[in-house]
Amino acid sequence: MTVSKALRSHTDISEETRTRVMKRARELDYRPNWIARSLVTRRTYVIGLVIPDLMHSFFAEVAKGVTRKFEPLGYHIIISNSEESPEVEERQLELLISRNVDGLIVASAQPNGRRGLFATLGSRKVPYVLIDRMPSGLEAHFVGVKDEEIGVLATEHLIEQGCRRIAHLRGPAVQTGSGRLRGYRRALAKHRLEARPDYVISGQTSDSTGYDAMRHLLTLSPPPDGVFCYNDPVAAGAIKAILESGLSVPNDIAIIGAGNVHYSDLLRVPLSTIDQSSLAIGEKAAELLVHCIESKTPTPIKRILIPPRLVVRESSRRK
Amino acid sequence: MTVSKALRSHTDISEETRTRVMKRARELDYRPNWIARSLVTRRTYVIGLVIPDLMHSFFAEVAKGVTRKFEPLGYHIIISNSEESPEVEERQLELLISRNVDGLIVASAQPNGRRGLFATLGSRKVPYVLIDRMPSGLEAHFVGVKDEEIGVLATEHLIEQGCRRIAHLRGPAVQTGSGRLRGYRRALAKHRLEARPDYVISGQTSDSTGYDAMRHLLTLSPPPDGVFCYNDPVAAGAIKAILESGLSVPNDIAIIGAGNVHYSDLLRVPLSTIDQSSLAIGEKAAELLVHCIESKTPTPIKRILIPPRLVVRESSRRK
DNA sequence: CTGAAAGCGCTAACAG
DNA sequence: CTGTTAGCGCTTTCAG
Repeated sequence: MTVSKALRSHTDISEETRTRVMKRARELDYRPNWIARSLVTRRTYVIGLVIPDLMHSFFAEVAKGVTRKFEPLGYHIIISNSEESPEVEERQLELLISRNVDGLIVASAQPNGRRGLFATLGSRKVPYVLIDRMPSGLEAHFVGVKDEEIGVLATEHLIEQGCRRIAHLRGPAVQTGSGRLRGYRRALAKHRLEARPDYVISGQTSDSTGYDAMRHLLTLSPPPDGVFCYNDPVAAGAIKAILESGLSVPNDIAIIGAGNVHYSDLLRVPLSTIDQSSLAIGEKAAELLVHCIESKTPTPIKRILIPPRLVVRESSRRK
Repeated sequence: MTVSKALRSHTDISEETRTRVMKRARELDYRPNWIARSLVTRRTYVIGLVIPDLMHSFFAEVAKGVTRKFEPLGYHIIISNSEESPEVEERQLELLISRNVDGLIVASAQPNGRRGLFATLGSRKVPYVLIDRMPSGLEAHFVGVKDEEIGVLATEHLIEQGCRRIAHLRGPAVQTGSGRLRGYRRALAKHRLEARPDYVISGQTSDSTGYDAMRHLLTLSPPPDGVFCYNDPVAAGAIKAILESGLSVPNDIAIIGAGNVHYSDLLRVPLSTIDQSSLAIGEKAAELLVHCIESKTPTPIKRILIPPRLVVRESSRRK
């Protein structure tokens, strides 16, 4: 009816009718019912964001970036926690899709090569953008950082600082984990340093696991004199373990993390890290997704790679 | 129709029809349309959560608690950031309500005495639970901690540690801020210590503002020998300022925060704090809200107060 | 520029 | 236990 058009300020409504409708609407404190509207327009203005862990500042920052772009456009964000589990992630995606979200942004916990994610995502035709972790050999929109470059940057920095026995607390079996490991190995190889297998410990994501893994490294002989950690929380845990054992950071063992989370500067020893522009990742992913959703023609696959940036603080500064 | 009932495993459907329907549904890869369902049932299974800042770990933990309770029940959470601004908060609430959320959990940024929130909330009849900040003299469900007790606990602890010139970096002009300030004053009065007005600095919420405020305190003569900070990020910033000035924490100045955020233990100086059971706040609020939503009869106003708990770490341990 | 007709996909209420 | 009727609140299409 006329009212419906007037309220949405359609063009083919006379100015007079429009103001009259508006006035009466205000009087009645009328609110359009979004649900009913969605039913017919097939748009919900809801975006699903699936991340491994909201408590990790890196993802909280990404979420903030996403929100910042989407809210002014009238979208709301539903954040789902996959807890770094592929199964949970698939279930979350299912749920989100059955809610008719307009689009999805996901930092996938699918291990390399696993395809559950795309079986789920591909069959429906919900637009989506992957962030942070780029599943190998998949054609999908992506926004993130070249992980191998992160690994190289961090490891070469430690080498420059004079470290010769460099260990790596690596992350989970996803792209970010394996990419950073590859970079670490490449840097060691390039500088003809030994890559001791027992210097690489798998599966760290949090400060508590970082702490445990570092305690293990300290029992090796010789212990490492530099450690590249998968992310900042892991690095924070590692620092705690080292200090407790009476050694010094960075003089006995230099530490570098990745992510440049907000509180890195306030840690026990201010943490050197590789900045990944978390906010920007969220914002760019949001922009890309908006484009996918709102443009009529399908958007050609786009991969946005943000260059990593070395941030040197006290935890690795030896000279 | 029969199918609809069968899918929702209504009671009055024969076992045989049910399985037949289910089978065919699977064959067709049928998914119910939640939007259409919502339109008729008037339930969206969406909860709005409005908090001042997702990046603050305290609220991230609360959000986790909320999510943990709601997800198994089939609800999704939309998190909105009010950026500690009453106006933004009101707008967010409006939006959430017009989306027909089934309920709301809000850590309100409304200053004491301001009523915009309830003008908004009260007129519609969306059930809601307030958390963390209890607006004075309002009849509403609430889950949080007695702020005055936090102030007393923190301040008395500093006094016990031998501090005599105790400052307070206070928070924003909401219940949490003024309550903690009251507790601080009460503790000082009880121990007959002077409450110097210039020892109280207003409006801190983040590490950067905490840093700035602490730098100012350091210019006073005499500077304080103990500081009770509104929350942990503020305390972290304060510690940074003190160490930079060449003084020691806790020996020159003891510090205590509030919130017991996850990384407090990893800070420059492990931070003493008042634990507020952030996860529990989220969970209890969620439980209460579920009850409001699902019970037929209106739930009598309930206030759940979780006792604060002193956590002593290095930043305040003087003996 | 205005309005009548039809239907989005589902469920509540009731009749067979 | 099954199926019919009606309608949730909105928008799209098309005729006045």
